[in-house]
Amino acid sequence: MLEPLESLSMTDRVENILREYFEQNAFKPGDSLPNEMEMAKKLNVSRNVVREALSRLRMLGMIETRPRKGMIMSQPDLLTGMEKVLNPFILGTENLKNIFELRLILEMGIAEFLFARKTEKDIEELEAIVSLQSNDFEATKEEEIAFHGKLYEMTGNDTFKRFQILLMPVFNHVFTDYYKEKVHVEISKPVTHRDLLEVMRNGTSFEFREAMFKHLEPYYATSLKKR
Amino acid sequence: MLEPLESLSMTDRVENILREYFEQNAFKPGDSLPNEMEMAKKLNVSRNVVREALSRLRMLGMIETRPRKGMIMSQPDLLTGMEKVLNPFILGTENLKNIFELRLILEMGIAEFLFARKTEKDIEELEAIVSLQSNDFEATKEEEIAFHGKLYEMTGNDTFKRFQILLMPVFNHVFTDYYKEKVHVEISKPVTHRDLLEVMRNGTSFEFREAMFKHLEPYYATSLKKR
DNA sequence: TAATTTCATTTGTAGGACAAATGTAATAAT
DNA sequence: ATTATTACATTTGTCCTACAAATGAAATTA
Repeated sequence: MLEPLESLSMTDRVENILREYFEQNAFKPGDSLPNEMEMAKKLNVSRNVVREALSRLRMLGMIETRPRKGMIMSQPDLLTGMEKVLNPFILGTENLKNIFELRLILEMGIAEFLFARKTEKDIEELEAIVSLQSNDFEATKEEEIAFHGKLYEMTGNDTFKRFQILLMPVFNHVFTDYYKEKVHVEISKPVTHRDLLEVMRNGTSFEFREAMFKHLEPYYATSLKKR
Repeated sequence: MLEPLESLSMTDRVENILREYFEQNAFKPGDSLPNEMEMAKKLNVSRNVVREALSRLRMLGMIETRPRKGMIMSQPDLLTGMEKVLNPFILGTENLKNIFELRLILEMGIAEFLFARKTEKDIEELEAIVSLQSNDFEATKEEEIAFHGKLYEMTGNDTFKRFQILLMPVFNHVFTDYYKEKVHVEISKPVTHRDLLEVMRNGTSFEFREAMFKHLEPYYATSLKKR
């Protein structure tokens, strides 16, 4: 098999060189960077090429630039790069399936943090959310988002929370697709939001994990049957 | 509080416009795009601006361009954007902590997929990995990677697998930091890799989840104590 | 010493130029 | 008439020049 030889453009190469440069020299947020012309001279490329590379890094939030002042390192956000790409039309089916599963994995993994960080106020808020549901056995999409969203919040992990919220549209997209295919899918949930809340009040993280699994079981069935 | 009003550059705006344009018109991988000059004309900006925006999308893998032929939509990779930003020096402590926890969450969430998709061959490979360990109670970093890496592989979810592997260096970075701070941290693992393997052979996914939690407990302790 | 003005610097944007590659159209050869 | 060769038009990648706007610093004035 012939290797897909990589013919990187100058811009690609400069982008890589800059990222390496920042890493090697342990650049930290706030550190100021050399100006564009200097970079172009040093690298022996045009300012255009340097600017295209910098533009990429700027998009990712790695650098910031106050016009006519200079460029400084900045704190990138882990997820912006991902966010921009989350478009169900261009993401492949394989990717979509993977994301669907990824979300199930995440939901199952948070029990410990929930129990370690839950407060009385959190429980009360959950109670309010659950009380608003008209039907215990079938939550609307909004109610699902409210309940599970609150759980993400309770983990106290902002990255996780944003991550989950980003994934949600994709999750719904995939699930709706599956749902359409089948004539009749069994979405009866043996464990309801109220049940989960009850376990959170009086149970253990162990019990909560099992309850959450039962709550998500229809989705798991959907996903695991698919391969 | 005054809002940090957003003064977007032309490039930023064109980037957003293009992404919206692709989404609104349901562009799919393979679809060919108008050329740079046409875009510039339509948007009434210079080719430079268009090129900077396109360069960003190209980096994310949303578009591809075969020189002198034209540009086409392409299948972006969910994680490339994230990968480029994963630099412990510029990621803030808060981000690093969050990633550390995220990895714990992921490890706890995979049990169901493991049990649904494990094969005899997988078990054998795990057995081989565990057998190579010199000390059951304290795995080296390489042994940890081999064992857990095999688990990620067994989930059959490539995105998840890559995600975990991306997160690993950060995980180690954070844990090493914590470790240095404490005079003596108790890293005795009551549940070893061999124990996990045993549960995978003869146990249930329920039991596996609990075993995994005990296996990861020292890390959880590290993380939960920190807030 | 304080207030104002001027200046130099640096990014953002525009626009022109040209090489290289590639598919296509036009031409030549059998 | 069909095939092979050649020329051409198109489009991206790269370089270059130019200039406005903003900003901090320097210089000037009050």
